Amino acid sequence: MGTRWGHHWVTSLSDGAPWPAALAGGPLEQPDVNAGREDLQLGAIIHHRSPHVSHHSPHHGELGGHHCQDHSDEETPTSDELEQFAKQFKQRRIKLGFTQADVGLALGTLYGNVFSQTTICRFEALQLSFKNMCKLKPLLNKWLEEADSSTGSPTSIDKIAAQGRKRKKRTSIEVSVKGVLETHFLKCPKPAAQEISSLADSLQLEKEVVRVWFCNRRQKEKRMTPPGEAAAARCVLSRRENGHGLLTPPSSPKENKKIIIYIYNNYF
DNA sequence: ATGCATGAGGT
DNA sequence: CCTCATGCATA
Repeated sequence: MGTRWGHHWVTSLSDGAPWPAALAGGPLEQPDVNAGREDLQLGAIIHHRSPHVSHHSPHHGELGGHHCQDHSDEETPTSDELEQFAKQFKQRRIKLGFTQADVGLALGTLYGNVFSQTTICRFEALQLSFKNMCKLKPLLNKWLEEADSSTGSPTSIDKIAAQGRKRKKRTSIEVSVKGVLETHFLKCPKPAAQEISSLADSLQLEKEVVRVWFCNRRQKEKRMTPPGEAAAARCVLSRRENGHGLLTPPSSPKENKKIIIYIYNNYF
């Protein structure tokens, strides 16, 4: 059956809990020192990104009818500011009695851009890319003002109809298999097409599934609060192998600091 | 809250 | 094929 996404192919099995730490089991979490002068010498070893990126999304908008950036505080926020905002946002959102889904829907009636519960959740948890966080912050900030100012005006709107595209049944990858994938990722985050093929073959998974797994894994690494342990482990690994210990992919802003501290405290 | 997926835009 | 923003479906 060389068909598209029929019905079967549901690699179901246990998936539940997130795979148990592949390497060490260090809980990371640093008492988050005052984000300030942690740029010790190590900062020179690892590519550090300053909070001064003022890029504009290539397109998108339609938020009000006008164009050209202008008024409103449009200064690129720092990682810390975003973190602070996210926390505050969640706190207020809950006090106002709204769910993440409510907010997502409200943004739709408010600006025409509807968002899912997932996105709001990820924003609050800082699980989006730095750039993505910056883009959403203004919208959520606006909603927040709108929310607690207009006391009790549940502007109910209708939700947009669903689409028709049939979605492939979510593949459930066994925990042990995930462990294998993770191990490969640590060695090579970006395997070539052929490597993916053989890997998929040995794991008895569709090539496409493996390819997507790596894509998603890479994205995860670029979030504001990425899996630190893995990143740290990779750094230490490469240090042992080629004596450099450089973080392969350019990590997100605040991530570096945490990883540096983590590595510094646990491996040197 | 998160895992796997889709699609648009780039190389 | 990749990255990125996003979300359905599910744990």
